[in-house]
Amino acid sequence: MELSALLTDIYRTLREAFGYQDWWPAQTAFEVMVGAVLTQRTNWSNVEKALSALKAAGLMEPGALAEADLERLQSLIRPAGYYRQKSRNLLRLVQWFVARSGGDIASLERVPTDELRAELLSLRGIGPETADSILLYALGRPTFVVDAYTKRAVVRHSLLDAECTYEELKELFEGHLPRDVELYQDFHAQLVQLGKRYCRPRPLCSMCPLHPLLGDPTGEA
DNA sequence: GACCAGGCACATC
DNA sequence: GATGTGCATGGT
Repeated sequence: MELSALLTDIYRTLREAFGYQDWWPAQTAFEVMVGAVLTQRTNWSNVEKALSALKAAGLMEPGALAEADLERLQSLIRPAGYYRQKSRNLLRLVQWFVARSGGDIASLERVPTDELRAELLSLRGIGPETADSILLYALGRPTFVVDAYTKRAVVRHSLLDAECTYEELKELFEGHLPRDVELYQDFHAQLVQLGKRYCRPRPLCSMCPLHPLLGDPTGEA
């Protein structure tokens, strides 16, 4: 089967199984940016505690957060873990954002996605997944977010080999799907659901919604 | 009490 | 360049 048709089938199957995910609920795009740093290697429920604390402190606003005291920030985001690193990284990101846009996302509209991505990646603590999450979910750019779940599912079904890079994984999706922000957002969310429920280190292939489409990659069924 | 969660940077070889 | 390690909390 053609790769683009296969990926489209995979998405449709997952979406029918899990439903639309509405994955990154946030009141503002800025809140998505903040959450993107806080969620690194961290359960979302812990991130929500930190986000709530920042809101309660009046810091969920670019200008205010950019000037926040480091130690105060640390104590507020502590529930999200890695709080010493994340507080510094968050400040750097927000300071970049304020310097670049004056705190106004709309002012970045005409800046090419590749340019923004390169600038994000140059910031310490912002790697490819965090940069792409910000671009896709906060700035609404059509860039596919790759995470550990995505790689596991792709490699397990032999769409790419285990040594594939982040960029190769990203290109697999971007190169074979319509350049559609909503699709990229929900596809990524569906892959996370898949990874959490079935495509686990110890897989549950026979129960997986993709089983009828792709068969059992472990050969156990 | 281990294991994991919506990564990344850096040291060392 | 590849491999290993520190970062840290809270839920299961």
